[in-house]
Amino acid sequence: MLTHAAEDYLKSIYKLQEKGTKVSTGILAETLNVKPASATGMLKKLKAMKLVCQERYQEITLTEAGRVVALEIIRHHRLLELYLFKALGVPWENVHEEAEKLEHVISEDVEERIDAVLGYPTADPHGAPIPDKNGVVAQTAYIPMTTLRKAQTCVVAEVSDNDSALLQYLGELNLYPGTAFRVLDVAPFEGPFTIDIAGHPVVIGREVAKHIYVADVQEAK
Amino acid sequence: MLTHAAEDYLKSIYKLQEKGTKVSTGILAETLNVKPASATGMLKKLKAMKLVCQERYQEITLTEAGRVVALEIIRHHRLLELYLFKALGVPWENVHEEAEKLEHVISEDVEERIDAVLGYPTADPHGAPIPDKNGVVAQTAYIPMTTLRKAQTCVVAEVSDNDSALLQYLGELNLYPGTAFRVLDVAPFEGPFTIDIAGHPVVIGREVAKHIYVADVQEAK
DNA sequence: GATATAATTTAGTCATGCCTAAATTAATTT
DNA sequence: AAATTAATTTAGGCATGACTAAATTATATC
Repeated sequence: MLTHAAEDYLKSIYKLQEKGTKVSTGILAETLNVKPASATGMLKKLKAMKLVCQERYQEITLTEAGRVVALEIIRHHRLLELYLFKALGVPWENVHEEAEKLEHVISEDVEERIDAVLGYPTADPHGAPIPDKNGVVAQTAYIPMTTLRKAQTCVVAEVSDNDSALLQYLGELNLYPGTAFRVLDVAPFEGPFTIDIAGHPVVIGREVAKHIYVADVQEAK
Repeated sequence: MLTHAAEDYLKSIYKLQEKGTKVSTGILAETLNVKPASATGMLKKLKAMKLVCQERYQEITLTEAGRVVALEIIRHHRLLELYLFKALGVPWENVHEEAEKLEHVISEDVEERIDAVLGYPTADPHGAPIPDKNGVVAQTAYIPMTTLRKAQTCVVAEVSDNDSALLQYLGELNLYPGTAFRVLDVAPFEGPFTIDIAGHPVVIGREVAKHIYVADVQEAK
């Protein structure tokens, strides 16, 4: 079995890769709050285990085996987040941190039971897709909120899950995945968005909008 | 914060102490599946942290602070066992092992939510009392099944939680805490018990009976 | 009381996984 | 092309928490 630390490395590599980032030792170290030298050490071990590929000083990628492990952990994480949110009522800005600890510890049996209780869900509370048991992830094509224009309507699809204060703020605005809104105005010079959520106008700064992804974009008539 | 290993040591010391066992390095090591020398090392650290008292070569006891930590972990463990059993349907012979991993990782917030969902329970699936948030444990006065005589009735109060095969067997017989039964016969020369559970006669060996504790003992009329 | 046995502790090792400091390699400037 | 800067790796260390082997202390037996 892998150590918790190794699992975290694989997960981070996968997530960076998915985001389109070219994965380097430095970026990985930064993501994991670890010094680059430490990352080099762990990468050496992961390479010896054939979970990671990397030519000296070159880009880091996962092997097929490494990808499977990464997706297993991500599946644990997202199922746990949703479970904590729905079954135990943990505020969504806290579920990430909780799941981070539980994901390494949960058995396959408990995971399957959680999956069943939740009705085999496909997305976590932040809208991120939950990989299935075989490591297949549904491909999503969500649009950054920052690309929206005046008078468009849409539905929140996904939000970044790593900033707890931001999530709390979005929760207060009811900007959960599934919430529909309409763009009332976009201020010029990269200015803020004014949107209508359930009849209430709200101003959303650019920095916040960057962390929101939407779907079902339509021109309001 | 304490390490998982330290928490396990404190928990084991408490449980051995509770069972009336004089806690020695050797017994503790055996309980934790560790060599005595390793236990000595950890005890040294726990003593430095003022969580454990021990004169060189003498009996091991917990300080008040150590007792608080031990009870906190035991509370986590027992609440988790019950939650896994009731909310997720994990077979009772598996909940111990699962809880063993989760108990070190669960937050106070999640624990409180679990407690609330379960309706502030007082015993785990094996009948062991759940300490309250302040570390107060309800005192129980259960009787070993081995002391029962012919024609007595009683209710299962508690069973040992550390032998998964035994638990599975007891589960098949429906000998969960709360189940009532009547002693039909006790074979001589330390022989087995024949009991009536819900109208069905069942023979229970001495070795099994040792792991069962009962309450509400009455002479059947 | 001396001796054998059992329990405990000390000393030294090992694997993880982090760290810092120094060396090396790659990428950018001039 | 040479030099500067940035990224990466190597080398050596530290804390945990386990181990074995040897030394010490306690207990039981003769």
